[in-house]
Amino acid sequence: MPELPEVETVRIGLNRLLPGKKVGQVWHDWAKSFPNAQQDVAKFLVGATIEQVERRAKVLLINLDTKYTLVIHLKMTGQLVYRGEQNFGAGHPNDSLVGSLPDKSTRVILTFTDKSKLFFNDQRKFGWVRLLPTSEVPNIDFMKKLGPEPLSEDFTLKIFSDRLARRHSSAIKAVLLDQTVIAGVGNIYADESLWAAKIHPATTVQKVSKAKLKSLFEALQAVLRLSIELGGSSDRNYVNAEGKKGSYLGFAKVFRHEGQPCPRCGTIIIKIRVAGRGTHICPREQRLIK
DNA sequence: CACTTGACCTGTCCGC
DNA sequence: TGCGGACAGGTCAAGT
Repeated sequence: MPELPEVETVRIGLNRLLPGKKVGQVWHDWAKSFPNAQQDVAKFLVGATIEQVERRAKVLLINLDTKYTLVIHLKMTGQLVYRGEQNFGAGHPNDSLVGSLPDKSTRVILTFTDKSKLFFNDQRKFGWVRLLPTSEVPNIDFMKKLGPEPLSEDFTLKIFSDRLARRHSSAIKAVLLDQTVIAGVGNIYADESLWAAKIHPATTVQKVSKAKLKSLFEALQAVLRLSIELGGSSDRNYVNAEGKKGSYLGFAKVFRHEGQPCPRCGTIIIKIRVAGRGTHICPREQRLIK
């Protein structure tokens, strides 16, 4: 589900709401939501106070004053929703995708000492929450292998090109989606940035011109930034920390636009399959170079 | 080795 | 309405 902009939107919201909250109770229903639950998670969490919420790639890091960190991956359908006391029903029906909580997809509930709660919902159960000593977080396999953050200041065109080139014979979309090459890009922003740069997603990296790589680099940063500004994309499951939708999908040019005209040339956008994923392109402007 | 395809889950939508 | 199949924003393991 959420890609970098959605996770960043959740992070911003949680970082406004959670610091200073002290954990009173912990509930979780499913071992896979909490892979290290065999150690008594509640024992390590109860009494801990949240310091700040960070993000790396599509992972949220909730730092605690006990030198432990909750590491959370939302995968496809995960949600983290905060509700204040006496507000566990639905919000205004027009601004929320989430009804009363907990619901049937709730996997974890943190109840704070002021009675507010943080709900981790995950329909497809791909997501996970781990509790780790803060100092060990960078050492877990997933974190160690991650590529650079595409919006960090020191992420340059040269770094982008060099890292892509390591996978020269793969389809460029597959490489964009590879978290060890660049962190945080998922299916929506891969399609949007490839359209913006007029590159066919199945083109192998080595066949993409330098000029197009530069366009792609710029487009990728632009779509990610715009989406963060707009609060991310909401299709069905994604909501921010307050349970509300983002509006980026309204600005998407090709994603889920099959059958509609390309905003630049009017050609009908088609949906194909690349790297095992549904892929949206303008067949006139994004030609496959073999 | 590098790269591609299934599996993990549940829910929804579409065609018959 | 009911049922089968394809598909969904991510990541691994297992295949080729």
